[in-house]
Parts: sequence; C-alpha cells; structure tokens
Amino acid sequence: MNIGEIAERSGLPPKTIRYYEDIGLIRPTRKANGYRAFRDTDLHKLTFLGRARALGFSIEDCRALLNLYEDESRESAQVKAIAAQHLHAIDDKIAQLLGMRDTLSDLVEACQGDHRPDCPILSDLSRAQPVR
Amino acid sequence: MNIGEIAERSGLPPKTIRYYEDIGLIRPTRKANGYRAFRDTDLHKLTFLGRARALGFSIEDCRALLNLYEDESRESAQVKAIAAQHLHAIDDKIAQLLGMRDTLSDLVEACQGDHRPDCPILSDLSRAQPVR
DNA sequence: CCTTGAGCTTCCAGTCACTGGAAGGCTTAT
DNA sequence: ATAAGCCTTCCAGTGACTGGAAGCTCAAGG
Repeated sequence: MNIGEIAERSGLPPKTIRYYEDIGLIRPTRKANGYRAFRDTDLHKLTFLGRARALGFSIEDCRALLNLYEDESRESAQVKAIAAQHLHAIDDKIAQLLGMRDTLSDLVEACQGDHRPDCPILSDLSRAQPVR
Repeated sequence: MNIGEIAERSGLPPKTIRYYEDIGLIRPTRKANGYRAFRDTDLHKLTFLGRARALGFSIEDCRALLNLYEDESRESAQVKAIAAQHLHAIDDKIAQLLGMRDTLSDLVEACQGDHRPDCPILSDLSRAQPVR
C-alpha cells in the first residue's frame, strides 16, 4: 500500500502519516524505489490514531494507548487511567468555555449593534480586571 | 512605570507584555537607560487585552477590538460582529467537546479498570472509523 | 568604592500537531 | 518521449506565548 491509498483508507492526510512516522508512531517498511510500504497493521494503527485524536487525546496519550493496545499483558486500569484523566481535562475545558460563553452572550445581547459608538462589550473589557 | 510594575498591575507576565509590544499591540516609550516606560494608557490597554484574552478572543480579534476601543467614530455593530462571531466559535467548540465527553465517559464507565487486559476503550479505538 | 542581587534588555529556541510549499525522483499512460 | 500524477525529503510557518542565556542598570549594604 502506498501512502495515497492508506491515506484514503485511514482518513488521514499523507502529510500527517509521514509526520506520525517521523515521531515514531508507525514504522512502515520501504520498497526498492524508496516509497513507503504500508501493511494492514499500519492501517489499523492509523485508524486507531485517527479515532483517538478525534476524541482529543494528545499525541503522547496516543503513543501510550497504542503501546497498551499492542501489549498483551496490559491491565485495563492503565488504559482507563489515561482516558479518565483526559475526560477530566475535557470537563475542565468545557467548564472554562461555558464561563466564557455566559459572559460573552450577555455582552452580545446587551450591545445594540447599531451605528452609535456606545458599546457594553468594550465597556466590560476596559473596566474589568483580568479574569483568573 | 517599569515592566515589573505594570505586569503586577495588569496581571500579565513581563514576557507577554514584551510580546504584545513586539506584535504592535502596545507602544511604550523608552527611558534614557533603555527600559520601557509605561503610561496609564498602556495599563488600560493591557488590562483590556488580558480580559479579552480571558474571554478567548484571538490576538487578531484583540487587535481589532483595541482599534475600535480607541476609535471615537466606531459603530457598536462592528464590535458586536466580532463578539458574536467569537461566541459562535465558542459554541462550536463546546459542542465538539461535549461530543468527545459523551463518548469518552461512556467508554470510561464501561471499562473495568482492573488487572485484566480486556478494555472497551481500546476496542472502540481500534474498531471505529475516524470521526468526522 | 565595590559588590551583590534584583530587575531590565535582546535574542534564540521550544511548545503542539500539523500544514504548505519547493525541488526533485518515480510510475503510468499516451 | 512526454506529461500527469504519484512519491520523496527538507524547510518554514502556524498561535500565543514561555524558558533560558548573555549581558546591562540600578539600589542597597559593607
């Protein structure tokens, strides 16, 4: 399988696949002409990576998950720990964004949005102390 | 005002303040010894920037907002447009994270998290097609 | 006067996960 | 033979800082 075909099948762009090889997530062999030769195991790994990335796992998390995936003697607790930590990080992020959203939607609603310069959004930004 | 003092008062690290000067968001004058000399207007701008960044506005949005803030002939509609667009982007981001969170929390709950290798999280990652 | 420590300066490099583009080799079809 | 479309590597850029090195300035203490 050339990179174009595995890109198609995995849903990842060729650039990303080369990058994943660069950082050691996959190790395709090479053909005589220098082209990368991908096997089914590479396709499985790339699909795994695409899904994990879509769930927001960092590359380093993905590396750890991939190692566990290939480790017959893994303990599911190890996987769960990574996922639970990530879930917690996502919850934090959501909470942070909801906070922004609440403030911002209040401000947007309060602004007339007309031709006059008066604007509660700018008033808020200039008045408030930086949020922590 | 030296950079240390304005950092204290604005809540932004000196490094960030220098960076904001680099990219042209502020223009402090200089003392004879080469130190930056900040005025009250700089403090107001930095406070404004800190707040805007805390609400998640990009640096380019901040630049536009700062320009409007200083523009006597602005129209509040211009401000509202930027804020509304950002609000929309935040909503999109929240929706995306909620999607991840739902999937991930299901998976975390389904995983025993014990010493055995069987793990629904890994099963999901390896089975699923990449999420669009 | 000298030293010490804190604060200031610039500049370079690194973060994260790609992405774009250039320059050139290989393959396939006409 | 040539053109199109693959593939290769390498370099640079993204956003918004952040860390660290090397060196200058200032204020206080001995």
